[in-house]
Amino acid sequence: MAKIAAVKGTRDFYPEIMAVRNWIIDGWKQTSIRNGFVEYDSPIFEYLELYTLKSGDEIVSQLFSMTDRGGRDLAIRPEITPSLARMVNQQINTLPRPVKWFSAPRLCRAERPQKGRLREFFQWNCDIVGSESVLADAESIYTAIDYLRSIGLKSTDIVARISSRSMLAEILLAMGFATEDHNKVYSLLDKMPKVSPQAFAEMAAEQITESHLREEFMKLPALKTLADVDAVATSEGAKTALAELRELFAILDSMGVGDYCKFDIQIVRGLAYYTGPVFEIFDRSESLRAICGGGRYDSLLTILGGPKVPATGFGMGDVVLEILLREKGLLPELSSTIDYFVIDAGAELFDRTLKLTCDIRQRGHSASFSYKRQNLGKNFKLADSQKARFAIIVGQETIDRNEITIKELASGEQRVMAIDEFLGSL
RNA sequence: GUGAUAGUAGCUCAGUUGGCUAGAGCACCAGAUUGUGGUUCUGGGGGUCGCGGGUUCGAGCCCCGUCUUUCACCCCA
Repeated sequence: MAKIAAVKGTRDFYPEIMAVRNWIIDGWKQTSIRNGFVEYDSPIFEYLELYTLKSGDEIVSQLFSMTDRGGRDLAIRPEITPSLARMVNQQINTLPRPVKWFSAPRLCRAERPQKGRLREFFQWNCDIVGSESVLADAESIYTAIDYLRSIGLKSTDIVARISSRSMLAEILLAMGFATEDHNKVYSLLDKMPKVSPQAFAEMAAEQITESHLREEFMKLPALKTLADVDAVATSEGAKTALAELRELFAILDSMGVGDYCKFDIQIVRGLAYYTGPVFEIFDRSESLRAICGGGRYDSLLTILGGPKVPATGFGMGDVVLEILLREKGLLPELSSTIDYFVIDAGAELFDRTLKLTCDIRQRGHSASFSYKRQNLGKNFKLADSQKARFAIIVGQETIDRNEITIKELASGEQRVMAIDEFLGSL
């Protein structure tokens, strides 16, 4: 038999790692619920077309696709937003708005694995559909920060960099950039933090051939605050978008997470479908890729032939998050334990041991016992290795009086107790 | 898709210019121990040195290929 390893870019979740995964996902769920989101899920595979409609045919090389026996082209979901759009679209006229839905799906992408990026991972998604209010954007960003704050990340550890796709577009128009050239500018801005100033200038020179436009473009990185933006927001549209972004920051401030938020014109979120405020959350040391990203996407349903419905939301993957928490020492001790380990002092007492174990389990506490006949010392070792809180000894002298000995393993203290009294206390 | 990096026991790693039957610590199993655990002592199992080919009298070590890891680029929903 050949040894078969785990597939490239996947992880085996041994119990210790599984505990971490559950802890992360439980935190996501609790945060979602306390912020008013309800959970949904979708199939793990969809028609391939659901993804090509949104992202074009290039996406096919970046996802796992297959043809089923009926000749259907399918793909394992690389993201859940298209599924969300499909589900919302199907019930668009009956769902009370705003729809506030969350999910923590398992996703697969056929990319080269590297730090913070695997081929299979979990991603928390929160989306608010049916509201164009900036309050929805604020609540989306707040929810992401709420979770990160709740697990111990301070505003000195992480930062939400926020900008607005619509504001940037309006500014570019005011500067003289035609709409079809905007994507080029977005790409350049996105690259800027990764390259040297000289390399950046060269890239800009290559991409933007008209010198007056290039001159305008080079003003963008200097816009560090919204006050700076004021000077270039000359058009009516730009002023409106700027006012919206100001409002967003004011709301986040009122919600108590202003320290975590910073305007950053470089945040453009790739070339995706974003139409309004956009944000990404990074660790302050900037040694990792983004922990979280999201924004407003008001046109997604139209891709599926649905009506134009406003929407905003974010996604947060488990991979980068776990790396950061490990670096910061914020992962809790999550050793699995059992409540009681029941030990008998002889084979003739085993029936009572078995019954007692099951009585404890019936009352909702975890209990275990040894499969092997062995002396007390071995049994205690076993209890210890299973991280039992208490050992219970079923001994001949005590059992005759319907009593058992209960020992707390951490302190070593033990006492004799009537079985009925013990079970009654559970 | 491009470029680098590494791969020896479950884990972390030694392994001499190529030379006896490939080692250590931890972990695991058992015994010391027939009414009390964590420490200790003794013993044991576990390896096609990632895989395939080549060079050589001889390869864990050198060469080629391949798979996987890690990192960066591309991309990033």
